Amino acid sequence: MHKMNNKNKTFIDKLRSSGLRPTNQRVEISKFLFNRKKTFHFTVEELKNSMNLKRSKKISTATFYNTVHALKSAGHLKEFSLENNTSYYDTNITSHHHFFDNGKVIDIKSDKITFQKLPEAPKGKKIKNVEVVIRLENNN
Amino acid sequence: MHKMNNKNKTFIDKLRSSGLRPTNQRVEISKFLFNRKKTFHFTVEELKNSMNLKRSKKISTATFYNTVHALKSAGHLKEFSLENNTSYYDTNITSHHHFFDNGKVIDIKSDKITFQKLPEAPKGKKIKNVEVVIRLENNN
DNA sequence: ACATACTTTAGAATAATTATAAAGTAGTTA
DNA sequence: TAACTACTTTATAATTATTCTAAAGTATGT
Ligand SMILES: [Mn+2]
Ligand SMILES: [Mn+2]
Ligand SMILES: [Zn+2]
Ligand SMILES: [Zn+2]
Repeated sequence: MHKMNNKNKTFIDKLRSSGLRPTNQRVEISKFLFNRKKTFHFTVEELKNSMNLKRSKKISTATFYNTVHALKSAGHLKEFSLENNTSYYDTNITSHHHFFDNGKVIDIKSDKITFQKLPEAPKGKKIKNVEVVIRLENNN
Repeated sequence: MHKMNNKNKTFIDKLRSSGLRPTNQRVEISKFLFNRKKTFHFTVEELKNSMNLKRSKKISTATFYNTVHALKSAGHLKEFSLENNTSYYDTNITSHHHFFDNGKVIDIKSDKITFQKLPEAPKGKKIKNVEVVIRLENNN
C-alpha cells in the first residue's frame, strides 16, 4: 500500500523521528518543507497558504501547526523571530547567521563570520550558540 | 502649575520629541522607562503590570501601547523579539548585542564583540547594523 | 470485521495588539 | 472666566497568531 521511494525517504523519516505517523497530510507538508535545495524560512500561515492554494481538499490550520511543532520539537526545524510577533521557522537547523532585508531572510553560513573578540559567559552559565543578524538597507 | 525639575527634563523631552504632550500618564511612563541607571528590556504587558500594581488609578492598556509606540517611532526605544511572538522593547537604542538566558536579556556593549571576518552585503544593499545574540545555558 | 489508538478538522478559546468612539482634559481666545 | 477646539484617555470591540477541544475519520492489530 505504501510505496516509499528513496526520494521520499528523508522527509518521511523526519516525521517518524518526530513521533508522527506518515499520514498523507504530514507527508505532503514534510515534503514541501524539506524536498528543496535551499533553506526555507517561513511562517505557519505562509506555509498553509502556499500549500493549500494548489489543493482542492485543504489541510487544516491545526494540522499545519501540529506538524510544524512536532518537527520543531524533534529538532528538524528551528524557530526564530523577526520584529512582528510571528514565529518563523527555518529548515536549516545548524547554528548559522542571517541577513534581514525588509522581512526577507537570507542564510549566512557559519564560517562566513568569525570573531576576534567575544565576551565570556556569566558565572554558572555557558555559551550555547552565537548567532549574528546583519540588517540590510538599500544603497543610497 | 507644572513644576519641571531638571531630573524630569530628559524624559519629558523624549515625549515632546515624540510628538506627545507631557500628560500625567505619559510623564509617569517615560519616567519609569528612562529614569534608571541600567538598560531596561520589557514587554508592554510587563510595563503595564509593574506600573499599575502600585497605582490606585490605573493607566489604560491603550495608553501604554500608544506611548511606547510613539517613543519607539521617535527612536527613543528599540524593538526586538524573542521566540515567543511578543514584542520586547529596549531602552538602549544604540546598536549592541545581547545574552539571551532563558527569557532573561542582558546587554553586551558593542565594543565587547569584534569580527575577524564578515560577509559583504548583496549588491544594491548595504549593512545597516550587525547584532549578535549569545544564547546561554547552565553549566552542566 | 472489530476494537483501539491515533489523526484530522471545524470551531471555540486565548493572548498580544490595534482600532473605535465616547468622555475627559488642556491650550487658546474672546 | 466662558467658550472653542484640539488632543488625550479609556473601555470596549476587533484583529491576528496561535492553541485547545471534541467530534468524526482513518489506520493498525487481531
Ligand atoms: Mn504585532
Ligand atoms: Mn501569540
Ligand atoms: Zn536560516
Ligand atoms: Zn539591549
